[in-house]
Amino acid sequence: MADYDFRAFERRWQARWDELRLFQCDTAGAAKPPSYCLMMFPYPSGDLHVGHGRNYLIGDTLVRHKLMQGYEVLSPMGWDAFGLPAENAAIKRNIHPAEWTRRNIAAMKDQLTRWGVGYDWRRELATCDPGYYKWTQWVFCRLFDAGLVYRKKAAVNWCPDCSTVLANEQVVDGRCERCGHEVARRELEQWFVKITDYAQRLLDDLEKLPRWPEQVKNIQRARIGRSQGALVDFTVAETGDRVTCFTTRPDTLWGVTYFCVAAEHPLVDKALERADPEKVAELEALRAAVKKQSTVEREKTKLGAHTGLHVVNPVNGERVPLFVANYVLMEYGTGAVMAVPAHDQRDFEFARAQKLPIRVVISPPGKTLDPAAMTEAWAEDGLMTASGPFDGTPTPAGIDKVIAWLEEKGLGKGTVQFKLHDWCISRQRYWGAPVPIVHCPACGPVRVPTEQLPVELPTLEDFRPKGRSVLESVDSFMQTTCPTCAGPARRDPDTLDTFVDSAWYYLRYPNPDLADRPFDKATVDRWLPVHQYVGGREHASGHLLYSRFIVKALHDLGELGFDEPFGALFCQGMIGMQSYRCEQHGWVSWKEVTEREGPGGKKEYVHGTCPPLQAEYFKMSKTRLNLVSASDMAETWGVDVQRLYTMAVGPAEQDAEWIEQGVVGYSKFLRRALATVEALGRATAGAGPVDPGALSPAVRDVRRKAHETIVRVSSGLELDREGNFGFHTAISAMIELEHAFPAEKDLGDLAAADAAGLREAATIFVKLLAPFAPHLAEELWHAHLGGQETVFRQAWPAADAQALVRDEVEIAVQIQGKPRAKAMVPPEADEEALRRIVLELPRVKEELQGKTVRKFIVVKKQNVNNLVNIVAG
RNA sequence: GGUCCCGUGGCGAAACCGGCAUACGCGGCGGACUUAAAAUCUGCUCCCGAAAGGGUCGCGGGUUCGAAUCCCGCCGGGACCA
Repeated sequence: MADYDFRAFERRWQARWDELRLFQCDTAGAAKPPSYCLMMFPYPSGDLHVGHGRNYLIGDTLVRHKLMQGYEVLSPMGWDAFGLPAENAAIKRNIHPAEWTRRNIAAMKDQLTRWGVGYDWRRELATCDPGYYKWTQWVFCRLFDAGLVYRKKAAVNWCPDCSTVLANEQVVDGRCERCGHEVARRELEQWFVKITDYAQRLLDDLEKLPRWPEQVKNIQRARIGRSQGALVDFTVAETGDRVTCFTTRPDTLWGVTYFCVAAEHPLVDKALERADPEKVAELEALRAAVKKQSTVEREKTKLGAHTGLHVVNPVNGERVPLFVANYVLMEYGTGAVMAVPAHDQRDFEFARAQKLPIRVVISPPGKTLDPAAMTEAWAEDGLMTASGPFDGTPTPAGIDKVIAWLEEKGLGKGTVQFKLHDWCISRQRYWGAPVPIVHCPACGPVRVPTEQLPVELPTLEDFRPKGRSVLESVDSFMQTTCPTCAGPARRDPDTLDTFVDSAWYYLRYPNPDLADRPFDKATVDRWLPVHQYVGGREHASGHLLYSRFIVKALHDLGELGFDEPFGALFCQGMIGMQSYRCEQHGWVSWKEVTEREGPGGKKEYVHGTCPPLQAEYFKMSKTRLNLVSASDMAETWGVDVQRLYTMAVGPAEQDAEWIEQGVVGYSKFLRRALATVEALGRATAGAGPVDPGALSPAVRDVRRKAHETIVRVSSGLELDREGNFGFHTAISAMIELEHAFPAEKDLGDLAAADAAGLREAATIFVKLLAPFAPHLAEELWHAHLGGQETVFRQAWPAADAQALVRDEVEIAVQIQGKPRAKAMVPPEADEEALRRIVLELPRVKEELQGKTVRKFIVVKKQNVNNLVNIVAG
């Protein structure tokens, strides 16, 4: 028996695939149908562990399958190489981000190659390459020219200690993640993209994406946050100013007992002008406190103060107090809300805290609410009450009626609001694409002409943040001339959000070498929408939404013929592993932990002489020491075993736990596969074509199993109704097929017909295995089945309907729905025939003693008898 | 708090659109080869029962000839929004 000597053949086949240019795509070729299979490009962070493998291995399996199906496959890879982590890591290690990124890319590329993952590397791109970000800047300019980009003041998280702007995820409990200093909010002029113009389409077009996971679409729906309601005009009693609020429940207008504005609302300034010193101090203090709070905190705590002003409710002329409240956000709606504590939970809590009155205007069915006794708001349906002309109107109808009434009286109007904000794309950091704008004292902000792009990022020795934007202190960069009037001007000191880089990269891969355009319309129209996109669920509301927006905007500008980037999306679950914590040593590597039975038969984990460890499942991470190195895996087991285990560890869309022991089963399987195919190959050498009629029953069974396996593996490689793949069940099916092959000792003297049947089955097995364990399959194909060139240019096997037919099938016999017996019957026997067989079974006769058969139900599965149920009484 | 998703052996999990629950793998137990081993081969492994047989898909109800699957309620877990 041959050894499973993976070291001997892995590199050899990888080199051969390279020679054959297996993964090089001819995007202009029209001979084969196109298939664009894309994995989300990674941030180049350096070392890869087996948890990272899932994304690439799923993609590679799909790519190899598509190749065998005869598609012209586009499988590119690149690097999302700009961004904070590179900058921070570079500062920490005192190395330039460009250099750090370059090294990481080299390491990751090497690792991917060792995994046997195939890409058309001629199309590789890195977002930090000027040849790429030139076109990122071009995208910005197109949006700018189209009036989709504007400038406004917006708050950023500012760490006074680090003198830098922090991203939201760098703020933990209101403090800087690095130094722990309290984070301040600072107002800066920044660039925004009008993604809100597209909110409705981004929402509606989700319907056009049946091959996206429902969960991801739900996240996008929530992020877009469409709500229908009304804008209602109130008047400030003391000043006569009009103040408009947005409400989803205009039917509760008669229950307004106070009114709130956001701390940043201009009315607060008006109030300050009129307030006495004590009030001014109170309001200023509140404003300062609210300013420091994050959005989440503002929702949780209920801070507020009376402004001293009042507003008049347009529906009944009532004067109610005007408050400043932290739970009202300036960014949402109009920054002003009418408060109906009886029917809105947040208003209710605020009213209780501020001892404000509560008035019931919606009566729950069959109940009367007593404001004094209420413990929470009644936000559900009911009948309108104490609401003037609308008393007795039921809830959903009341909303529309009140809107119509408000419009008629000129007091307000129906409207739609979105939670989605415009997209802030300015970053005050170094490691990003410069915003291609020149600020001219005479002409204002002018975008850089296309022929002057890229605006190159200067190479800096010291790129640590030390004030506002990093680039602002670089005179050689900042000083320029105005493209319009040629007068002296200054560049925009900010860099673009990395989400801009990644929002269009998939348009570059089909035509990576174009020098005068980012992409060629005809080419991308042919290759996109991407046929299968694969990546992490964490990008559901960021990257995926921005990409959809960019494609729609470019479509509307005539640059693209399609308006959704990704036709099918699959989000793989993360791989985690048990991690261990020791009271004395902190996190302990799983390699140093042994398992034993503790008191009460419970498992205990021990590390040296320390007390038993805490064990908990986490996603793989360096800090928790629960990662499995990809190179260790490859050394010990071989790459194909790692690939197979990764694909088999559980349903690909779910998170899975890496259990080192679990690898064994798949290693055994591949070793058996090698031995089996070797033996079959030798015993069937020289066999001719299959004559199905001449096969022995045993070989016919094996052949049928092989064809059944084609069906099972093929369907595992396609998205099912729920939008999931079935890689793990496909692998189970292949293991079953391997078990079905005859043992080597029974291959002694095969009849010629049986040899042909077995050779066909073995060939099917190797082809089905190829996308999952490509190195071994290629080895088997060449060394034991006499294959030429590469197995990946062989046609994917098709199941022969004739081979699937059985002479007899086992059916279950139920009595009153309970399984009671089994019977062998012809697969397509009719009810009469089945009655004859089934009613004669001893067990059935016994059960039916003294009863008459009332119903005889025959169940077929794919036209084959599967079960009968006898109802008797 | 709201919305959505999920609960199946000791474990990861199968079960196609309402039709034989537990495929495949791990772990466990037994056997073989071996001086010895195991990351080898092989048999058994949901529960009760000696067996015949009976029971079982978080818990309780319902619909149906028939429910892991559909509906209602409860308990437990997760995701997203707040």
